[in-house]
Amino acid sequence: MDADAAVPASRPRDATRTRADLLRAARRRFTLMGYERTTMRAIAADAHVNVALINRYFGSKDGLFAAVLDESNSLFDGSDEAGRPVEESASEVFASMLAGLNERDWSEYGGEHPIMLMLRNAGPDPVAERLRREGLLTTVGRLSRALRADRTETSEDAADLSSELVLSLFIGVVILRHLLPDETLATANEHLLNEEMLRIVRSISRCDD
Amino acid sequence: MDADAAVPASRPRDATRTRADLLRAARRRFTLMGYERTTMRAIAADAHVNVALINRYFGSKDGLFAAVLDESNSLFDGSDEAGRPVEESASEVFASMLAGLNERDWSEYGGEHPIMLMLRNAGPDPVAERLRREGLLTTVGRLSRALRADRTETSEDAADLSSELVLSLFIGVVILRHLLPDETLATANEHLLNEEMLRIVRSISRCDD
Amino acid sequence: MDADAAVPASRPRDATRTRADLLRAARRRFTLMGYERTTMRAIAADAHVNVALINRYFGSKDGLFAAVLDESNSLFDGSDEAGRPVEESASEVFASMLAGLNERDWSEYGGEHPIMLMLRNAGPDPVAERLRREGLLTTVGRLSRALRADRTETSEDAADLSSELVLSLFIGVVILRHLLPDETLATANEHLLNEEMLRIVRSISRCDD
Amino acid sequence: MDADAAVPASRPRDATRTRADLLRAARRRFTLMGYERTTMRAIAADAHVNVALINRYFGSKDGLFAAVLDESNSLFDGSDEAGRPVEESASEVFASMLAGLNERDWSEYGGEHPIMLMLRNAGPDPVAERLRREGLLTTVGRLSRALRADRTETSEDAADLSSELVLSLFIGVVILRHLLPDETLATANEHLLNEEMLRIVRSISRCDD
DNA sequence: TATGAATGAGGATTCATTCAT
DNA sequence: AATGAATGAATCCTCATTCAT
Repeated sequence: MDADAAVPASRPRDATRTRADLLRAARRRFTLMGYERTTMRAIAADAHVNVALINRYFGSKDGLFAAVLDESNSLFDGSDEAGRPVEESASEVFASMLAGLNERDWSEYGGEHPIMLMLRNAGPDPVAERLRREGLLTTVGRLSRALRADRTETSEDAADLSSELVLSLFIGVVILRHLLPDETLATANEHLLNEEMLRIVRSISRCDD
Repeated sequence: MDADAAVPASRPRDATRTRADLLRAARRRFTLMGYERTTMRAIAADAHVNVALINRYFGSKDGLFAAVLDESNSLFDGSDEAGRPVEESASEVFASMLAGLNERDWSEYGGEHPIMLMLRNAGPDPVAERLRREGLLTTVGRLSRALRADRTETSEDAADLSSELVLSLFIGVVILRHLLPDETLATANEHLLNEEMLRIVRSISRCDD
Repeated sequence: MDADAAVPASRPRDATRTRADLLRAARRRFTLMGYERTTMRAIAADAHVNVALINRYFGSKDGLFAAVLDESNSLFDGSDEAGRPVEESASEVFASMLAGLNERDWSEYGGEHPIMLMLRNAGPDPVAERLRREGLLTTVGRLSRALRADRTETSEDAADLSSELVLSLFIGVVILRHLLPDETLATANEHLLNEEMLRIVRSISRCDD
Repeated sequence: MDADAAVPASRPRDATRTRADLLRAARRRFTLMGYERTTMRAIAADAHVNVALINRYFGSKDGLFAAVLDESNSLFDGSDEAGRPVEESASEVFASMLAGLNERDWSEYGGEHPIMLMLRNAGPDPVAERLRREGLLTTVGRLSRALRADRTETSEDAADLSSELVLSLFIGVVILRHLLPDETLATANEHLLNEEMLRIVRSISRCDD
């Protein structure tokens, strides 16, 4: 007699894997449906994990959300594996951001861009709020640093403004593609769109002269 | 002792005003907190109106949300009072969009830009979904029409893409200002930002040569 | 200017007719859907009458139900127009009851037998409870009197029991026809059923020898 | 001081028993008060069970009602433990039905005959409607089969009609006893009533010659 | 008399969380 | 570590009723 088959197939007692399964399921649901519309039971079901384990491992739904957010923040912060910021030129940062727009595989996020994670909700609690800000500020800082390195005469304020405008454009594009999935922006040829974006982004940051 | 505070002060029986009060309160809460986190009780309390009247006047929470969305859609559709689309040049549309960014008073929306209304939620039902799309498509169409009128050699696809990129920028700016209210983009001098935006927007739509 | 046409066609101020309209609408709804599932708004809509008038004329929903019940009780009590009981033979009462089963037109009750009015609900309040009993007791008494007049040697108890058994059969038939509208009992030839019922009813009351 | 009364006394975690407790409480309330007047809170309170567990175990109020109905249907269907119909003579079926009238203990149904469960309401949903019909049709079929086995010359239609008339009488008796608990039919000597019913039932089904 | 606006109580249901095994 | 039973708070909504015009 196989114990595994006899009982409703109790989960192997592997804390690390359970945690990871929950994170993956949560990532997808939070991105696709937002914080409030995502129920813990749905996450648990997706992960084939008992609901109570969410509280065990992450304390609460908020905690799980924060964990997901935290994890996604590290996607774009442009640091090396040790967590140290990497020196980059503006065009390298641009390229990295553009790559995130089309070339990367976001299937872990249900096919949506991870930025939707941040935008879908006002944020359940101060922790999430802080994480959200940190993620964005990291990107702004990274771009701003690159810009000032490239063009030393630029003031910090001007570089920040440019960086934030560039980031705005990216955020806006992600959102509009999400809201209007059948329109030109979402269906345009990837290569052409990349070129167009690059042109605009250079214009924004005055790197085009 | 204030008589106003002592008695529950039954509401004046004015359906029009009650409806308007509910709409105003809903507008604010939906914009600030999103659909799910907004409770009907909170809206009713804000409006000093009995909760049941929301169902009376709007059928359901969804119905109220749709009404708010519908109303906000008409803010940017660029039509005259009779609802007919107005002929505009690209720069006029730009100006109108820019005006929406800073100069207008969004206190009715809790100080947030009404576009946050659309972005906060996946949408409670198909009706809201449709309204959301319609609102965005109206703006895209309006801008696209203006661009092609200005530069007749532009293809429809190209004009649409430019329009959507411009709209993306605006959406992104609104969102980033919302998420990072203390950073440069949110605190920058209004006049300078307008000029910068205009420059970028012209570059996007290639109206700068 | 015609005042009748200008405003949303305010109802002619005819108290008697309004009352009657409400009663008719209520009769139908209560019979078809039972007390709880019938809403005052539905009755009012059917009667083209403002909801508040129900309270005005009948005090409450309970009051309206009681009025309907009271009215229907007089259908089977076998009294003359002045309300005095009529002397009948058992076979006359049988005939009258049988007539109620098929020959009469119950369109006022939505096509259902008025007895469904009594059975549909436990009764909203003591008044309705009392009315319900009175209606049934009247029929029992009428039949019992007739039986004892026909067969003087019968004891009061025996006559009552026979009467109640006869009434039971009628009630049961009405109900089963209602619950199984496609079965034999509900679709049988009216004439044959009447004969069969008469035979049984005679057997029950031992009037067959 | 009673420890039992002091603390809210969290329920023993026994799913089977909880389900059974809910069913029992529901059975009683639905029979006594009908579907609409029965609140889930009342059932839960009777069963000393948290309200939410009704949804957990039965999905909804409708689901619980259907479960109760389903269970009560099996009371009279005359099948063996494996669910196979039992061959019976008409008099055996009569006896079984008569037993249900007096001899059995219906305290589980609040002292009412379980048939009241079916009659109290139009039925919350199609499922309940179907169950109701099935229950009745089972009894009709059972009786009809027995009649035709006893008297082979009887046509199917005639047997069905007789069966439905017999069932009508039983239904009517249950109802009249319920509505007039102080009258002869409800208070008559059990033994005598049984004999009388048997005589009538034989007469209805023409098994008396 | 008639209207429709306003009210408050109550109902079913969903969900995050805690507890005992 | 994992399970699933139990809990209570919160939400939307419906309805009978009352009030002002």
